Amino acid sequence: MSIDLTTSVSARKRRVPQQSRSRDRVVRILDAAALLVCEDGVEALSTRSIAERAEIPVASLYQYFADKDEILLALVERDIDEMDAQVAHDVAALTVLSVRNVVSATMDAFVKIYLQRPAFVMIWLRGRTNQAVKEFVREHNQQVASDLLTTCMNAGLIETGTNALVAEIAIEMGDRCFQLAFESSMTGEPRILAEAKELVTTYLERHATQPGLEGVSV
Amino acid sequence: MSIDLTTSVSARKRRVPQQSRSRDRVVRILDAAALLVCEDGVEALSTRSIAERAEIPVASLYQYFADKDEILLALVERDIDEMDAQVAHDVAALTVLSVRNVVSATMDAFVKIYLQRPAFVMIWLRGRTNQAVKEFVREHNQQVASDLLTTCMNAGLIETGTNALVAEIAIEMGDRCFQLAFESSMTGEPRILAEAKELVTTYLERHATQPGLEGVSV
Amino acid sequence: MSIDLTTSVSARKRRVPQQSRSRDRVVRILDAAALLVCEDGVEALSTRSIAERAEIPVASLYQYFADKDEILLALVERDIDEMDAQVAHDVAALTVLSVRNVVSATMDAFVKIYLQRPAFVMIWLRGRTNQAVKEFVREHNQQVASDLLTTCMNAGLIETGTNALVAEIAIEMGDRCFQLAFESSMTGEPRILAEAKELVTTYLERHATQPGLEGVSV
Amino acid sequence: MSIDLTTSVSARKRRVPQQSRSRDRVVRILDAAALLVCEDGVEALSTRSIAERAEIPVASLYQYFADKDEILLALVERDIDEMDAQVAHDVAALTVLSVRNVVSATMDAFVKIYLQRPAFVMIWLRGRTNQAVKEFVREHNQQVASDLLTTCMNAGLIETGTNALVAEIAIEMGDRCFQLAFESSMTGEPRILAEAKELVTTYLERHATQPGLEGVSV
DNA sequence: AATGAATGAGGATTCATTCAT
DNA sequence: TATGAATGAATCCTCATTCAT
Repeated sequence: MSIDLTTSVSARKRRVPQQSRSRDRVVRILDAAALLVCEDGVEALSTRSIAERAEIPVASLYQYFADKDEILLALVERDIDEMDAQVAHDVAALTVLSVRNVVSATMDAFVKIYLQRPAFVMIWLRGRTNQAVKEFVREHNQQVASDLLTTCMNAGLIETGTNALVAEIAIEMGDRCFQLAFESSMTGEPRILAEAKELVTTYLERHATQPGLEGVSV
Repeated sequence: MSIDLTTSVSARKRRVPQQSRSRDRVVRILDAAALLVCEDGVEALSTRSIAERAEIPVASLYQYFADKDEILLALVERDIDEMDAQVAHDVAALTVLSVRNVVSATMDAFVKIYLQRPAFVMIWLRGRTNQAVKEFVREHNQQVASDLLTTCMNAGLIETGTNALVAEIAIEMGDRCFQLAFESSMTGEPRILAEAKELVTTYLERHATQPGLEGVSV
Repeated sequence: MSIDLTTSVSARKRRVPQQSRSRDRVVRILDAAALLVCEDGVEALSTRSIAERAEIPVASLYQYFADKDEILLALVERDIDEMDAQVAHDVAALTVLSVRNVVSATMDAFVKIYLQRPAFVMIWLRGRTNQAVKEFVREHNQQVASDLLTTCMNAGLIETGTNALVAEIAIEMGDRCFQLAFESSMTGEPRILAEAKELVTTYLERHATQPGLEGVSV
Repeated sequence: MSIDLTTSVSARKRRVPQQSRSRDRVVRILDAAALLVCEDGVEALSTRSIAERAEIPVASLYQYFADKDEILLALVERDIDEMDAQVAHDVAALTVLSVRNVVSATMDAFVKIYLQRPAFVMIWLRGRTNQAVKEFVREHNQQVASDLLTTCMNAGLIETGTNALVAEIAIEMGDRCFQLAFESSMTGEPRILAEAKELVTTYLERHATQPGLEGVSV
């Protein structure tokens, strides 16, 4: 997980001026980019507009990022780290483990972050223009799928030997449902979100063990 | 369904020179655009590049299309019309109707077209940048969903009163699976395609009637 | 004075179909141009927009006019002919001749036409873009100046031997006042119009004879 | 009055390279634009032609000016500032104040600048196409009118309470005379210039006080 | 006489990136 | 490290005019 660069944290300490300065600016850039994405969409993002919003010279962007794409990528990365933490936390907090519960907790965690991070919704769910972002997302989805599968297998919820592809498809389906749900509303269409859980759960339960279906107290 | 403007067809008759000329050029433009999209992605499409490829002046593009977006849209439309025809044909050819069979026939029809039309894969499955295309796709998906639902209900495969949303989600899930399947391979990853059918079928069968599950001869 | 091509007149007779057809179209073109000029200004005039408005093909414009400029010119010419007629009529109708009266009648005649022909106001008073129009206007102004001077001299209102330049300047001043008066209002700012008459009259009266100042019954 | 950016001045000092460089280029752009306007008229002005003449890339124009109109505007502004200074200086230098003298000094000052700045003649007097320039000119004329009136009233040359419109019309008439005088000759037709003074003076003297007519030593 | 089709030339503006300082 | 300035390359699109038919 990458260094946390949220505004609040970066402001905490001022001991190492050089680094702090740099950190501040990176945060400023990312925040500016996030804002712009929310306002005008991913495509409207330009180095100039980011620089203006962040109140730093355009040329200075290139001190911290190799090119424009990297900014978008960093933005996504920052939010994804948060999301991963949320998922880990919420799944760990479950008292009864079942395929349904794990799926539900995971998807709820995703939604929580979406609600907190509108820029993320814009980039991730609405406009996946950028190739770098696309690849990053795909990779991350695979990671989440793998984690989910491991968790479920370790807990004996899913049959060992279940193909990794199944988990991947499950994640991708969840992802697409989110896309649908957030297409029209920034808060996510509830009926679609409900169906999404059902769909993913049903799909995964084809490979569930008996405990995976019924639930196990932990 | 709009006038067929595929290369092959336009070459058939040469009786009316005026019209043929115009048609040829439209086809040339669309073919050029298709090629470019396949080579460099949707974003690389520019009026200049299309014109160069089609070997006509840029200004002439505007004889046939109001603006750039219209070209992309026409490209998509051309392929979608073909796809719709394929779906209609293949579903009509079924001798045993069941949710599974209708889903299977529909998805196979989609795949057939994807294989014939790589540009379509690039635009439709890989890069949905363009707003006009996006809306067109979304609308078309809803149309397909509605058709599918109607077909199934009329044939008594799915319970009357099933929410339209269910069909829409089913279609979107199929669509996303196609995206996944064609992400890495232009011929579609077979395992993913197989899982896709399973997933969509399973999801829809939650609303199936007994005949819908077991099949009805026609 | 050129052939009258106003709508009403051209519609009167239909005996010579070929010519009528041609006349109709010329009128249609000029009317279309006039409309467009009123709506969007002289600069917005384009062959395409004229053709669209006149509901004839763009290429057909070139049957009647050598190029775009000629259309504008013809438009101006049409209105100017009307204006000349008005001036001639109104000055001839005066029962008491004096410099002041002649100036007043002339300027009133101009205003009458301006009110009837908004396109004329747009081209002549607001945007003198076109070189051809500019020259035409300048020439016409000189003609009007010459006519005015001749009239006044013949009637003994102005000293013989008065330089033609004086009349020209007087006309140009009137013209500029009209520009000012019609800048903000399509009906002409009354206060400016009043001052204009005073200004031109005063200026010309420097060369007036006693009868020219006091008036002569006719 | 804005910073003086005439070629001569910018070349004076070379101490601050950065600024000088930028100034040079702005001057180069304005000079190029001035030349082009003189050669081909205001309408022939294009970003491309300016850039070519100034021997800088088109894109660089946008470093100094927001858009094309701003260039024309800056050009006019540069000359107007000079003209205002000239007027202020020459009127202040009068030893005998009268309406006639003030008018004469003002008009002479205008002519001086016209002679020095042919581009100004082209834009200001010959082709007032551009909306921005038009408005700028109109506003400036009003300012000059207001200044003139104030000067005359303060000096007791014109009756207090004289309508501002009178001064405005006077200025516009002078302006139009200049247009006439410079239409055919870049040095101004002397006879027209002489008549212009007479005309404006006569018009204004209608509102003059006794001292305004006779002159006051200062 | 009439015109659909075609187009060369040009329009203004934006952009991501580099580089000298 | 920081940045003002600079720019090559590209963007989409419009226009007046011509010409084959």
